[in-house]
Amino acid sequence: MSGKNALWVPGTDHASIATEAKVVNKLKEDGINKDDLSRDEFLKHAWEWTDKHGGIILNQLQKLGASCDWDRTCFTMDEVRSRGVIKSFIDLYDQGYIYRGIRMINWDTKAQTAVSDEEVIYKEVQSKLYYLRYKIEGTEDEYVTIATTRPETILGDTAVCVNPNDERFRHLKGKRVLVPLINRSIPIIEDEYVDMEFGTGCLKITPAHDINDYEIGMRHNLKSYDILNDDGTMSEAAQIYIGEDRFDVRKKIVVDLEKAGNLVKIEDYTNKVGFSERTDDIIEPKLSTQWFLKMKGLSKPALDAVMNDEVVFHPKKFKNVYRHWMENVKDWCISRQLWWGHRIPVYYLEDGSFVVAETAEQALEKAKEKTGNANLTMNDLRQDEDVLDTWASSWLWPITVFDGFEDNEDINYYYPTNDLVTGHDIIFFWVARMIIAGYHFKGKYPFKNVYFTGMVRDKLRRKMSKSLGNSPEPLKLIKKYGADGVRVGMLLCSPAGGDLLFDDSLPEQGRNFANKIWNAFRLVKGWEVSSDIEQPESAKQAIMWFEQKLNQTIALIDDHFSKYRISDALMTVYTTFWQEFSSWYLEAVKPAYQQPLDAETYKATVEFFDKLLRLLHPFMPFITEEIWQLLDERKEGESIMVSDMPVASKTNNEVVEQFEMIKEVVGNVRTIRKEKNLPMKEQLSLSVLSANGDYSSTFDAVMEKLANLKEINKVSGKVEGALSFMVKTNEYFVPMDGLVDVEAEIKRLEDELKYQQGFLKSVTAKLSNERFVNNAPEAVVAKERQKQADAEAKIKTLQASIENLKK
RNA sequence: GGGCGAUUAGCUCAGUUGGUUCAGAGCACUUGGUUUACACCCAAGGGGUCGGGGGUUCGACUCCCUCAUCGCCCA
Repeated sequence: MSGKNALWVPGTDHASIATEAKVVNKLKEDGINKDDLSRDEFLKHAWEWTDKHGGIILNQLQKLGASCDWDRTCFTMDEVRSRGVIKSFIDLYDQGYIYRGIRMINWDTKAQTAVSDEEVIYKEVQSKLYYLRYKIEGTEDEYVTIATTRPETILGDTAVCVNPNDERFRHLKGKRVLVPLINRSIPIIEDEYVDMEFGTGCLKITPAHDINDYEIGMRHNLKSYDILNDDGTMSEAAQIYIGEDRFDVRKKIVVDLEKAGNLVKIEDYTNKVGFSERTDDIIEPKLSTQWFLKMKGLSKPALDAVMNDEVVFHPKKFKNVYRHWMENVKDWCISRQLWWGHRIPVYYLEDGSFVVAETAEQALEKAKEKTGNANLTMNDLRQDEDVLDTWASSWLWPITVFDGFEDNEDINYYYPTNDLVTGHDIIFFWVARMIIAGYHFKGKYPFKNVYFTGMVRDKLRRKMSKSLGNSPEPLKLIKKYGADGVRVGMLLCSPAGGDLLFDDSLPEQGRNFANKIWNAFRLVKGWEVSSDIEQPESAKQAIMWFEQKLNQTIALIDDHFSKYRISDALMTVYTTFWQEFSSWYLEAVKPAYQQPLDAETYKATVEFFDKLLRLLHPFMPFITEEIWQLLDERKEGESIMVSDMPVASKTNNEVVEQFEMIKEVVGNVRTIRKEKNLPMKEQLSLSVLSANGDYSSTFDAVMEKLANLKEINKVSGKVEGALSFMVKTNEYFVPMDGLVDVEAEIKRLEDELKYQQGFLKSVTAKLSNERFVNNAPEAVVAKERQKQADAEAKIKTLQASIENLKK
């Protein structure tokens, strides 16, 4: 509508862990065990599942009227995107950013895969702190006591650690203790990591199952026993309870420890435990061989770009969150022990060495080259069984949607893109990594702006979740309130980066607005138009005003859009349509019952309506198109979608301000009607007393119509037996034929006088403050002087009126 | 434990570089309304010491400090 080549590429990712888990479950229901399937057979099921469910979100977007280029719909696992992922892997490997190594990773025992740090959700849980005593080797009954929340892990202990500054344990230096139940002899070591205040001040060290213990183990050259199998049962290394589940063992071992005399006490304890984002399994820190991406150097340009606003965050407050993460970024574990995903393009030889290549054929070539053995065959190569983290494909999105690892017109034209719209919950998962990838692979940011939408929550501020069942079903909402209603309702109260507490009243408000637009259309379309009648003065004036009001609105909307204040832009057009257009303008031009409307006014009204529809179209695509087509003759194929967005011309502010006064006068007259029980139908007279004789009658005709006046008299003195009110410095009188309650009127005027006097006092105080007059900008001072003059005039008028009434 | 952010009307939130007696919007509420576009409506209204305290300034919802409460992120 603004003449830009606007492209919104729709697409979905393959959500590897979540999808694989769903497919495994579904297979289980069908009596099929994943392990009994070949990789290819399993993938067939996964594709079937994806075909069935992957389109749901796109369908919802379509129903919502999202203006995407649907022909370009992408999927992270489709051919083009996959090619890009593999290429990027090879590129990063060749440049030394990707490495394979044994590291402490987060292990999901349900999905039986590693997950990244970002996929671990820490939750507070009520647990127990177990105090256990370890016998000191070579003594009869000397012990040290440690505290742990995970007693089963003692089977993997390889040391007990105390703080070297801890006087209490001086005597233990160089001694050894025995691990309860299995009587393994382990050393007592010293490390400043130990918090002397916590527990007993003695810490058991299990390098294989805790990240901190792992680091201490590295520092002290400790052995490490991995006592857990991948499925969370105890391994042979545990020596006892082999094959039993970790949580069953926790219960059992406490009983056994008590029997053996090693249990000192149990305390209630609240601690944070990591859960898998996808399976909700309790994450096990585990030593494992995985693929990693070095992040530090790679992320530097991306950090700088956001900090210096080369990439602009809306709202800005997320810059800090971003910086904090980027400055502490750790290497990214990108391998997953799954089948659903991009298989890692690494091919191993018999001897464990490997080559990295796009295809098996290329791998074979590389392998021959590497080994100097020309007789190698495919059978000598074994591709890595693992796949890549889903985000390792999503992070390339701004590039791969344009097939950007190949040179082509699209990527050159569209990259870098303008705006990313997303939720702040994936600022690390996605946003940060896309920026990193953009700079690395394209040498330039992937998008200029990041707009963080509001996050929809329920009324209790809880996130929408399937398990809570608190998420409204989009298609149902659309059915009930209309797509436009849902869009408007949600967007009206959804500032960037804030929370949006969902309630049915939201889409309801949107629906009501759509209804209002429709009714306004019915009114306009229902008028009988006659070119024989003359245009009433009131209509002429209303048109003159609304033209300027609309100009002002357009300028304001433009300003909001330029600042990414989407809700404000919508609210502006919302109130303009409802308040200004429907309640003021249409009422002002509306002909009397069953009377025709003059052609000129009709034409202007349709033009205004047309412009308003176009301003509304980005927010309400369906109703605006429908009405736009019916509002006027349209050519074949014409659509509001590609009509011109109205452009603001210079606003005559004086006209707008004058009309605001008219509104105030009309409002005052209506109040008088209500207070005095004067029916709307009864015509009233209005007299105006202008303090300095500069009363403008520009909008008198409109005023007469809207307040239902039979006349407006300019007077030069107070009107007796009338109710009065002031707007700016003008005084207005509505004659009452003796209906005036003098006492009440005096009281009202005195209240007003009191207020004005207080006001004048504050303004005068300000103006008599030399420092204010000297320091404040001239415009501010001038304004204050104007206020002072107005207040003085008003006070004079009020005093005179009161005197008059008291006579 | 570390960091970030919030606290404005009954509710959800604006308040755009400190400057109208400025405290605003929507919803909700009250009152009145069968004016044939709309009761999913119209009109009029009530309602907030801008979390507490202190400071800077001629001037603070806005800047600084502090306390309280809440939320989020990270360990």
